[in-house]
Amino acid sequence: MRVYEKSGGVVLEDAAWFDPAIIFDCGQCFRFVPKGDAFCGVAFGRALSVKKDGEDVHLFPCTMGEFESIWRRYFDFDRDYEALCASVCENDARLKEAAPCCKGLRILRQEPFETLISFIISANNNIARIRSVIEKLCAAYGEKIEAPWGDAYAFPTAEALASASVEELRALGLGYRDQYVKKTAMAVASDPQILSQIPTMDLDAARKALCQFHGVGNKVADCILLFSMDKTAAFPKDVWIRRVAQEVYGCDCDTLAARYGDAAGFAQQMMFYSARWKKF
DNA sequence: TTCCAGGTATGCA
DNA sequence: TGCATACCTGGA
Repeated sequence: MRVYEKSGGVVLEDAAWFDPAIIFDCGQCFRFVPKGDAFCGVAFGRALSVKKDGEDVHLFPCTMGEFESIWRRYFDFDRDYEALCASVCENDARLKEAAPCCKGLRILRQEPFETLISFIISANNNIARIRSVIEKLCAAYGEKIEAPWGDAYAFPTAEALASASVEELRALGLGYRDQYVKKTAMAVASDPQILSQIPTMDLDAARKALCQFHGVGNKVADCILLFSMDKTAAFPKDVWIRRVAQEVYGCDCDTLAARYGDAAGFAQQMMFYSARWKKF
């Protein structure tokens, strides 16, 4: 993949295994939405437009320095997803059948605090509402950023959310999750190193550590581990995956996850995306 | 009007 | 330890 600057942005030439329509619509990220022929959103305090043009990808606005310091890791460009896909499809006829519709899927490496709060909000909620509530939260407590498409907002800091009252959070539509967000933000604000220690732990210990936060159970913990802490063996067991395990594979989620080892998270995302769009 | 949505916390046996 | 139940809210 050749990477070069062009007209205030960065072009990724021959980025065959990169499809923003799949990456941003497989449930791992709530802040990028389609605008025209691109996907626009905010991560790491930067507004970014992502456009697929044939086999090329355009990131805008973006310098080579920003690409190397932020977006290379965010989009996990150093992993060979074609090989990863081939490995999880080996000896799995159903996943192999679903693979063509998942071409271009990648696991993002998002900010841990944003992922923690976002997936607390996701509990017993639907994706449209999760997106809406997170945008309101960012507009109310996040830093304003100028984006090519207008005003945008960074995800709030732990301090900013900790200073919000439960009533203010409830007014944004968080429902009963208001107190979970408040308590978790206070915990992170009072110990800034608390999240950075978790990726160094093994999977079970990391999951246990995350479950100490109010509003975080096993499923939310696995989402945080997979989407922000590089724990590729994490296998979030949501309602979609339970259905797939039962109806497609005739087994329970733990048995299914064990088939894929360190690639379990990628297999889970393939199943989630395929199941949601009835291609499985 | 009722049900459902990428679950979690709590109480009880 | 395992199970049942309550929980905000908006769209279908």
